[in-house]
Amino acid sequence: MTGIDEVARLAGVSTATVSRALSGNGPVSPATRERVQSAASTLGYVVSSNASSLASGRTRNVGVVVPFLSRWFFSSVVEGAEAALLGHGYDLTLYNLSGGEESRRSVFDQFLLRKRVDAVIAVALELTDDEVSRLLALHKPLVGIGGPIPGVPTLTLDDLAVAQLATEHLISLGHTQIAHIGAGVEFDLDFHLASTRRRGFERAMHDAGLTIRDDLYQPADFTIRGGYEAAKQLLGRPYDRPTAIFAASDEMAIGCLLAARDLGLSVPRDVSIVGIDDHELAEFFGLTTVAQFPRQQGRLAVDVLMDALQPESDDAATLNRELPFQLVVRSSTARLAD
Amino acid sequence: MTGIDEVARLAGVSTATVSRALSGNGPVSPATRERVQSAASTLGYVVSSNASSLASGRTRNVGVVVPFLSRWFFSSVVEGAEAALLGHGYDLTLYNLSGGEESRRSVFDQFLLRKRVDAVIAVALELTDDEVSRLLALHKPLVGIGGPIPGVPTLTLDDLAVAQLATEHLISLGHTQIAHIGAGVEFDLDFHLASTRRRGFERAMHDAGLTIRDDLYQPADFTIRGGYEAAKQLLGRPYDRPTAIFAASDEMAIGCLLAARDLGLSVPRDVSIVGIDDHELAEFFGLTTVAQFPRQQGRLAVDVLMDALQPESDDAATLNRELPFQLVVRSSTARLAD
DNA sequence: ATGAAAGCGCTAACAC
DNA sequence: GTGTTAGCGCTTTCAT
Repeated sequence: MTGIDEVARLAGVSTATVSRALSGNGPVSPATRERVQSAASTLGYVVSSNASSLASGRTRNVGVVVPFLSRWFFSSVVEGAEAALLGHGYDLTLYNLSGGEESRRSVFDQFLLRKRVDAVIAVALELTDDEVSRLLALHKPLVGIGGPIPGVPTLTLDDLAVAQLATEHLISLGHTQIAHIGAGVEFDLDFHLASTRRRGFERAMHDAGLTIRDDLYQPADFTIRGGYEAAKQLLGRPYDRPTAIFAASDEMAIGCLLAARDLGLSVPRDVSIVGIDDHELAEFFGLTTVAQFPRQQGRLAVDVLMDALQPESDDAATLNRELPFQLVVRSSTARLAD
Repeated sequence: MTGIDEVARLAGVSTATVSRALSGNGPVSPATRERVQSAASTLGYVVSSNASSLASGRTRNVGVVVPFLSRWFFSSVVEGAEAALLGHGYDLTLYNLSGGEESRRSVFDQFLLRKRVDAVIAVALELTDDEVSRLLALHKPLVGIGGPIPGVPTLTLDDLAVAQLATEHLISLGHTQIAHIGAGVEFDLDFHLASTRRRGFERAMHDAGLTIRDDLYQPADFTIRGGYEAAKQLLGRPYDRPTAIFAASDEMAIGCLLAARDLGLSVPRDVSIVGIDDHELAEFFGLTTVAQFPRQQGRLAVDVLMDALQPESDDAATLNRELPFQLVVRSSTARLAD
């Protein structure tokens, strides 16, 4: 391993100057900077991040904590964050909490505290006050996606508005008998996402003067299979069948699509279906949905962190930010047939 | 931040002893170890990984390099690796190469060389000789998944055998008019996975004395949509329709399933379909497939690395290892109707 | 603008 | 089994 002193020798300067020239911190004349850079590249020199971190207190590494990885939403967020971090010269260390309570404790007790990361992005995680305060006590900026987390800047999707929008789309097409597939309490983690979306549905119905039929609500588990089974119950009944379904996620909505087909119903002629997410499969299935943009969410979280890592940043400058969403109308919804 | 010396003071020992007691390296009497541990935990002390790495030369961090993240296979591998690493007290730093050539260079030129990782797992990546030799020059163990990479221990799936097995399953059910959906050359990256699977298909057909009809080969792009469109071509023809399709991935096979339905064909009565992967959706769709086990592949790669990181390890001990695979028969395949 | 030198917090010889 | 001490390779005051 070539070290900083070899570069210094080759460039004919001190190690201090090499450090300044390469990091961009501190004044260096253009001429010497040039010499240092070429010396470094001819030697193939790359700073040792450990030594650098130890001396400077910065690691150029951020921890990203997710509850799952092999789900479209989370892996997309991570992908977006990774790309953004790479652009800033940062590494991304991944912590997956799907291992349960034990792994969660070990991540918080050991890993994040090892002075290994400069900041933390928590995706769809309800952190305890204790977890938050320990992170903040280390002066590590923390940003949440999917919050809100009290006392932490968070990027949040307005789930109420999203669900309302999806429902209003159906209402505007003339539907009145609208079913909703949400989640049972066991899936109502993640900041009550499911119950908030249900409230958005109910508000839209209420605002339009429509009655909410309890028999048109089905809980599921956010998977295609769950949506499929729920939709079978809704669409299989011999009378009073809903003419539209609002599913709280695209995966469940795709399950609905498949259930409708299996029941011999045509979408959107016999039933309109709308989801939330703009999942990677949504386009193929022609699913109308309210898009959220997980890759962008990852990038945005990085932007917020980079701001917070600037010394001159107002700590409170970036508080909760609303994430964008957008109705994407495809071929799974249509005007109610007369 | 409480440091090692505070722990030493509280425990009434030297910092060296604290280091030994906490790391488990070097002899410490049970009594002092006990005292040190309780001192550390009352102070909430956690070692600074940078200082530790700088002094010891080990980072307890491994880099995982993937070409994509938001695809089931890759995120599952990473998930498996992450869980295994956590168990060994290691962190996982993620490098996603989907940013193109530029990000690839920056990952190799800058990030991995910063002495930040002890080892590297490369998933489905054909590394250049240069990339390999630079990594090895740093004495960083490197293990590939999906190889082979010359000179690097690799976990490989025997794609030829896998494809052969899938095809033989169809043949054993009496099928003779078997179509294959593979990939065009533009998707034949990843160690010629697609063309190897095609050869496996052809070998099985040949061994059974069946003729390979060129008109029953369709290239696609490994997506559901691609499989759907390819299957439409195969199944839509008015005569000489294949009675079975072997798709080189489950996603394409699922596309076939959907195409068959849309054409009014019943699976498996009118057409049998088999894929490869055991994708998370395979069970829901009742897809017969040859399972590979990406989570386990991630874990296994970690095992290999942990071995290689032992000082006493034979460097060549673990050369290429074959990954397990298994035929999973569900409801998308059946005996050819008479 | 540049150099000298004091650490950053820990580990690993080496002594005892 | 335990303490002493010399670094690990940088960054950053503080001089100049």
